[in-house]
Amino acid sequence: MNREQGRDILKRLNMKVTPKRLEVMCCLGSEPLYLSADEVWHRIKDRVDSIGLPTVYRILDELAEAGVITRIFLADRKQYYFLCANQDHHHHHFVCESCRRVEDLGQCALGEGTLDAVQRSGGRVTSHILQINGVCATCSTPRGGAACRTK
Amino acid sequence: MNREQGRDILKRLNMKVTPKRLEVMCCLGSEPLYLSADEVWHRIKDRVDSIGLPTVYRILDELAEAGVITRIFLADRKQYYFLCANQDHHHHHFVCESCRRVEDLGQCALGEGTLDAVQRSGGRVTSHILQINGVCATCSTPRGGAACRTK
DNA sequence: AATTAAATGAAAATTATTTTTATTTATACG
DNA sequence: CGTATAAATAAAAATAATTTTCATTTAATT
Repeated sequence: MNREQGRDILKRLNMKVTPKRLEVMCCLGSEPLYLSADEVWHRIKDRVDSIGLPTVYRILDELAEAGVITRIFLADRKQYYFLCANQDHHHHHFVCESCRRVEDLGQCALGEGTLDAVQRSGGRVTSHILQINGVCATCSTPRGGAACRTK
Repeated sequence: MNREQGRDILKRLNMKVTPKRLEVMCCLGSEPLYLSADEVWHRIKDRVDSIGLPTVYRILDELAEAGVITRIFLADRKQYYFLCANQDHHHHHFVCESCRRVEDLGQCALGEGTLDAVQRSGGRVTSHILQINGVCATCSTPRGGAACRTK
């Protein structure tokens, strides 16, 4: 994700194209890893002639609401974010618990019938979360694991 | 969920059968709603000759780890818990954003190929999250909505 | 009944997140 | 290209969620 792409995304969403937003997007988009708001902040606060943590929170929240970035849910009660390079079609992700890497799952793996069933019953579906957790191929390999694992 | 059932579940997990754990389980199991740790605490703190909030957190966490209760993920960055009456087979839930009601989805709606695909690539799947959000049939009905909605 | 590992209480600490208000800035428009 | 204005951000402080610590109690075992 470069500034050009970030700019296009913000334009499409009718959001102002600000240096801070671009910086947050480029930060998240530079690697296929999930990060917390705090981690994003630490990585960019010295560029962009400094940015406040509350601003990072706001930007992440807006982008997540808009569907540009994906919230990653872990048991640690913190919120993480991931900016997927593939913004084209609806799909979900595999999340490596060891190295934080996020991989695309080809297409939305929700069985056809599922959303229909809810709707037939009279309810309305507004969104869904599908996240596969595990250990990626690299981390599963004894050698590769050590190289890939960050912490 | 009554104390008898709670007791059986704890026994099966090799966890001590304590009054506080039973109280937390009965509280969550009394209605098909998701609750926060704080909400569970408020509902039971005057029974059980008082219980501390940290204890509620601990119990909820243990039970979630053990798979007895389900974490409900919302955008508000808080953690919610749901104890499903149906402990028999693996399935997922529909969550009403309006009344907090949680409904079972028949069977795990994950397309067969999804988990396989990750495993074929050399990765290992340890868990998955599948949660459908929306507005339930009752809340979707103008009349019913008012009656069902709590806040 | 005694033993012991596990569970809990209570208080304090930590961490994540949000709010507020004043200031700045991107964009639209003349 | 300047100007107006709504939107975005800073900075500090506040809030709320969650965790830690350590002393005490209790469930389960013998």
